[in-house]
Amino acid sequence: MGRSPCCDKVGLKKGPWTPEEDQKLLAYIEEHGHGSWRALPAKAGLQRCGKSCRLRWTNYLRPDIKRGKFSLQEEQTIIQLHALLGNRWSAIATHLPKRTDNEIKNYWNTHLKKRLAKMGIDPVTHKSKNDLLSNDSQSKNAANLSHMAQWESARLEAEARLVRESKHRCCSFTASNNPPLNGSASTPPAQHQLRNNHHYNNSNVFKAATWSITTGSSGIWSKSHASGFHSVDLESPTSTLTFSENAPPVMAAGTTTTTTTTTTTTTSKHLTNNGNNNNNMIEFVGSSSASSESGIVKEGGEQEWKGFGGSGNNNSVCRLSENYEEGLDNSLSFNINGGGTSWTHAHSLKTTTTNNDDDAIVEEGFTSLLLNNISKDPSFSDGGGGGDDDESGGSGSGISEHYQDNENYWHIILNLVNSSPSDSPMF
DNA sequence: AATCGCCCCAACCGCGTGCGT
DNA sequence: TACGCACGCGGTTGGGGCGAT
Repeated sequence: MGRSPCCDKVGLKKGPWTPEEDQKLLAYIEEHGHGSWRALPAKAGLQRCGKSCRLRWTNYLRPDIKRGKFSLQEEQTIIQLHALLGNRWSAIATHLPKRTDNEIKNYWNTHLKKRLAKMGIDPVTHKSKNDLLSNDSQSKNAANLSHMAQWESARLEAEARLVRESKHRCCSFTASNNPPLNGSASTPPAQHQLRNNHHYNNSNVFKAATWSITTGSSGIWSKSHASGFHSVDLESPTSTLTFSENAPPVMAAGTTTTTTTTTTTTTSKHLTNNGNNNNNMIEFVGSSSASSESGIVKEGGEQEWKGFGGSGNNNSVCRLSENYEEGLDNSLSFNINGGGTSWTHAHSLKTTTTNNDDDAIVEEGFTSLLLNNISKDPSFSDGGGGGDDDESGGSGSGISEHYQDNENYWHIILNLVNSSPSDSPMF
């Protein structure tokens, strides 16, 4: 499967874009949408390769890009997400609306990484250089964090895909209707579409939020597309997460044993759904064996996957409430036991609408989720059993230690960020 | 005012992957 | 199944800006 050159390099311009070129590109996309990037330069009268055009558009010309200094909130978000996801800039960018992955990457490399280093924190591991992993608690903490990162990573993958698909749909719509890109009546495509797509309860776009969870042992993240709805399979050393990109971008979790959810104090306003108040509960009961069955989907008021792994497999349970209505309880719960690792993750978000600051929605949402999950949720465990597991009760002190480690870790980061202005010597 | 060196960021490059044929 | 195309992603680069000397 060879890779062809992105374009014929002969006669094509490289380097900085001129205002005239920008204008040509803008005008063309405004009128026709970008369509095929490869074909765009010729149609737009540009002596550039399609790749260059795409980069110029996505990183600079797109109308829904915020430029300028990063806010403290944005810095926090980047640091936290980087701790979880590493250099997965596109995934990180999904939580920083109006910021491009390139911009975030540059900001990290030129600012944040240096600040962390100055603070004595390894910007790669996000751990204090004086506090190396040397005992069990920290090892477990790292494993804990890693496991959570895998889940968050999977979710972010889905979100990224959602955004991309939304953009695609919106561009198609835009191309057919030719609304002005910069006009006041025009909403930036990705943002606009993403928000509207959250009204998926009764929409044809979001027909089904499908999740399946299995555990595997490959240790490789993988993605695949199923026919019909795109699905994403993400494998981790201990688990594989499969879900439709039509799944809601943000989930909140409740316990699996009781669907009781805890209202957090977060002000995040994810999923400002104006759709109907359908309360579709999705429950997944999947195999956690190394096999990769993805289960069976039942749609309707109750949706259920049942994996059919070998006997004796531990079950994974995932419930996803589709109740993405303003002010309603949005909950996802999952309980995974398998491969020597089991944990229960419970959380809930209440959505509120106090203003239209959608930037804050996404920026604060994950942060709140993260902090609440790690620091406040006593059921989050990597060593004990799930909610029903009797193991969980017997290892209280160790688990508490892990929670404390996580809590301390993140609060240290946040406190440092919060206490140090961006231009301070410390930060 | 001229030169130097560092910093920043827009743009490039190469790779991985999905999809169509 | 194999192959090629198109696109997205992450790492890297190079040139402009700017402060120090």
